[in-house]
Amino acid sequence: MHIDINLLYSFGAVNKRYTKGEIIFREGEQPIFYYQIIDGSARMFNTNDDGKEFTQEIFNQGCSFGEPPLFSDNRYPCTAIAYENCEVIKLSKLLFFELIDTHPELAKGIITLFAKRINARLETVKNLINQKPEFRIAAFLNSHKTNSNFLGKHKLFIPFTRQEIANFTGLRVETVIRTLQKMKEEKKVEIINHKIYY
Amino acid sequence: MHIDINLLYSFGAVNKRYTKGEIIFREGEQPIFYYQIIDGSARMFNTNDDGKEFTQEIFNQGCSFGEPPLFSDNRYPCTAIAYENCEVIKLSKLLFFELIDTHPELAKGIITLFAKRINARLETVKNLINQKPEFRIAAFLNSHKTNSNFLGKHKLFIPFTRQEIANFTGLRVETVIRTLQKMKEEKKVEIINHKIYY
DNA sequence: CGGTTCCTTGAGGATGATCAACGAGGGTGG
DNA sequence: CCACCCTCGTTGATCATCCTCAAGGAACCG
Repeated sequence: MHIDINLLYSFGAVNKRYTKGEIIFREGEQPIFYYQIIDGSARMFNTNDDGKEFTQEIFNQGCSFGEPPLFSDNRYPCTAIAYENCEVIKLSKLLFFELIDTHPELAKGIITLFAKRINARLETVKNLINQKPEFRIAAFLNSHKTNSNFLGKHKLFIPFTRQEIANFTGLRVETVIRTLQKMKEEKKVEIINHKIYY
Repeated sequence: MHIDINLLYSFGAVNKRYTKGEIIFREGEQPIFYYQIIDGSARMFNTNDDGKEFTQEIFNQGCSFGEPPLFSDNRYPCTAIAYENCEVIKLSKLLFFELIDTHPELAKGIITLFAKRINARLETVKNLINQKPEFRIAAFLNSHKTNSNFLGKHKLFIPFTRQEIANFTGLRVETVIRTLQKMKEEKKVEIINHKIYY
C-alpha cells in the first residue's frame, strides 16, 4: 500500500535521502514517523547476540514501512537501513493520524496491507521451523519469485548474494553455498557463473 | 480486539460450539467466516512434514481470530482447533464486510489489533533465529508472563506441558526438559512437583 | 593491478534431534 | 481397593547436521 504523495505533502510530509547502509530507525526506538519509499529500497532486520543478522523484509519503491508500532504503541522491533540509496517521504505520527482521521477511506488499505504482512510473517515462521536448509532456501526463493510476479518459462535470476540469502533464512553462508550446490546437482536451481537462477 | 456481540448478532452471526481438539478451520482452506471466541480457547498452528507441530498463537475469550485472510484474500496459513472446549460466534465474510462498511469506527480497532499481531510475529521470528534453546524458552515464558499481566512478586505458574512449550518454541520435548532442568539449577525457573514457575 | 567483496572448500566440533525405555500420577472400571 | 491404561515427565546413548574456523580462489571495480 502507499498513500498518495501529494496528500502526504499537503499534511506536511517531507523528503529525506539516505545513502546505502544508513540507518533509518533502530530497534528499541520510539516510532515517530510514517515512512514511505519514493525511490530505492530499505531493509528491516534484527541482530542477535552473535552479531548474526536476520532480514525480516525488504521494502521497495512505493512501500510504506515501520507503521505498525505507530498504532500498537510498541517500540520498533527491528532496525531499518537503506538497502540501496533511497529517498523516503516521512510524516510525523501526529499528522499521520490526523490524515487518517480526515480520510477514513485509507483505513481499508491499511487493514489489507497489515493482513498481508501478518500472512507473510506466519509463512516465515512456518518455514523457519523446518530445520532443513534446502526447505528454507526453497521457501525464500519461492517467495521472491512470487513477489516479483515472475511468469517466464525459464528460471528467474536471484539478485541476492549468498550472504543475503543466509540472512533471509537464518543460515550461515557456508551452509547456503553447500545447499545451493546440492540443489544445483539435483537440478532444482541453475548456477551460471556464480549467479543463481530459480 | 473484539466486536460487540449484539452487533454481530444483529448482522446475522451465529454461535457454534467446538469440543477440545475439534478443527475450526484448516490450513489451505478458503476463509469464509469471521470468528470470535465467546468462551474457551483456540489454538492456531502449523504442521510440518515430520508431523511436528508449531503453535503460532492461542486465542482466549473475547479474541477474534483468522481475520487477516479475509482481507488479504489468502487461504488460511494455519490450522485452528479448539484448545479447550469452546464456543465461538461466527459471521460470514460478506456480512462481516457489510458490518465494517456500515461501522467505520471499527476500522481503527482492527488496525491496532493487526499492528499488535505483526509486532508479535516479528518478535517470534527474532527469537526463533536465536538457536539457543534456553533463549527461546525464556522468550516464550516472558511473552506468556506479559500476556497474563502478571505483576506479582513471586513467580508465575506456567500452565503448559513440556510438549506444549516444545510446540511453541520449535524444540523437542526432551530438549525442553533438559533445558528447563538446567534453568532450574541456574535459578532461572522454579520447578516444584514438576510444575513450572517463572 | 591492487583492493574489496563475494564465493568456495575442508576439517572439526558442538548440539539438538532421535530412539528407546522407564517412572509417576490420575482416572476408570471391575 | 486394585489393576489397568493413558498422559506426561525423565534419562541415557547415539547420530546427523549445521556451525565454526581457517584458508584460498574468483570476480569486479576504480
